[in-house]
Amino acid sequence: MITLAEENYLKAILSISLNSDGKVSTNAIAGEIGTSAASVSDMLKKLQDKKLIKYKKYKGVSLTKKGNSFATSVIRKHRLWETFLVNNLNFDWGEVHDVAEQLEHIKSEELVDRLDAFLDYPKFDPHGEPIPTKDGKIPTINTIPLNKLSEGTNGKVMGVTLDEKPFLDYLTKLNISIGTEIKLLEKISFDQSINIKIENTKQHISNDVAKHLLIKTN
Amino acid sequence: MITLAEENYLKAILSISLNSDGKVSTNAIAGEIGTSAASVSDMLKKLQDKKLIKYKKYKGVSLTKKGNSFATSVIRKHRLWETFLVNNLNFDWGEVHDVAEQLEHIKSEELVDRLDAFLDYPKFDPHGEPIPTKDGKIPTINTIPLNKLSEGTNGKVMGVTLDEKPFLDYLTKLNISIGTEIKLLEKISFDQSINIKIENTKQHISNDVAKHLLIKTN
DNA sequence: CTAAATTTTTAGACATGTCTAAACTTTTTT
DNA sequence: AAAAAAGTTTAGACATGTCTAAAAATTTAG
Repeated sequence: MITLAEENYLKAILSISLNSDGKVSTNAIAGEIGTSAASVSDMLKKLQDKKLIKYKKYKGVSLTKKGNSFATSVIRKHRLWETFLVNNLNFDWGEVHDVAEQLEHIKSEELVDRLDAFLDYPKFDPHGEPIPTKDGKIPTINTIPLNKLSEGTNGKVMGVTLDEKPFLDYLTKLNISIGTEIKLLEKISFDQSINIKIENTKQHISNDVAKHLLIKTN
Repeated sequence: MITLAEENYLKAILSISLNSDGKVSTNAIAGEIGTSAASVSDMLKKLQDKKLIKYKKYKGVSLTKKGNSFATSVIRKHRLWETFLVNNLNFDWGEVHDVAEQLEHIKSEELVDRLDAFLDYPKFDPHGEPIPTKDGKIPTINTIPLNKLSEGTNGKVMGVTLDEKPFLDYLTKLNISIGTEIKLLEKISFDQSINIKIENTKQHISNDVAKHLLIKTN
């Protein structure tokens, strides 16, 4: 039986390894989960005993096939619930994260499958993040972070890679949501901030915002 | 902050006190939760420290206003989720209990309120049990357990008071569900079993089954 | 109205998951 | 390549919630 805490560790390890390849460090996990490095060290031993990760002291960890499968399943559940909350319960996309963090741990395969069917097998959640399928496949879409685009390029916002209320509320204020058409006008080399055009209005955003916007170029 | 275990104790205490008035005993709680009397004793101290119950050693417990409010809220969530599972995810009425036991602990008032609205403010769950409203009121309906009816009486099944799969599956096999018209034909004094008529078919059921069927007489 | 049976509580132990402080490795700097 | 810095692990402690066994209180019966 896998516990709630273990699921959170596996999810954190998967999240980190998706955004940076190679082994995942103890400190990175501590940062992601919001706990101490000591606690992470303790837990890593337990996860290894359960054959959910591969772990060499001081050398970082990686998920086993089994661990990856659990972690993917948790992410699947999280994103399906977020979709339900936004599509059916009229939550705003910035309000769903904390509730989905709880719902993702409900144990019932039947429930997840039926929720998936009820939602009509969505491929992406309200933030444009891909929803892993029942067999663990993660849909892909050809996108590039806004800060990597070159000047003059047009594109459409397909997703965001940060699920935090202040960020999402700010996007809403900027009139940016999934599907928004954006043109990159100018990159400021001094601070990597950029000027963009949205619905014929010129706006300025920082690199910190731009790097979390996934764009599909036209 | 109230923990999952505490919520389960409060719910158990409320359940017991609804089916029998006066103080609730340690053993009764242990039986309801499936734990030892020692564990219950430990927990009762904690619940009293938090002002959720009134407790005198060896004298049983009762819920405070605060404790009653939490317990009622848990039951509200449980029954709303059961309604969602049956109405929207096409679960059978015997399959929802375990999942609802998990969902009832999700912490988000907003979620419950929106789920309530999504379901169109149901007053009774799929088992006919009343769903407490947001302000803690419990809808009532004038019913009587089938085993208390007198011979020759006609009525309609309005609810069941046991949420366990074997029982609910058996009812389904007997063609009994919410809304079923039943006539009590004969009570057997030897074992309090009864003969009933459902859709012009005579059937025999035990007192154990009859006492969990709530009937509204015509 | 004692004695026996039942119920409840206490004592002590254990598992999980967390923490701080200290010790130990590894990496970086000079 | 030694010293300093950064990262990681261990040791020991604590909170929560559980257990069994034993002690204490209450209820029931003779």
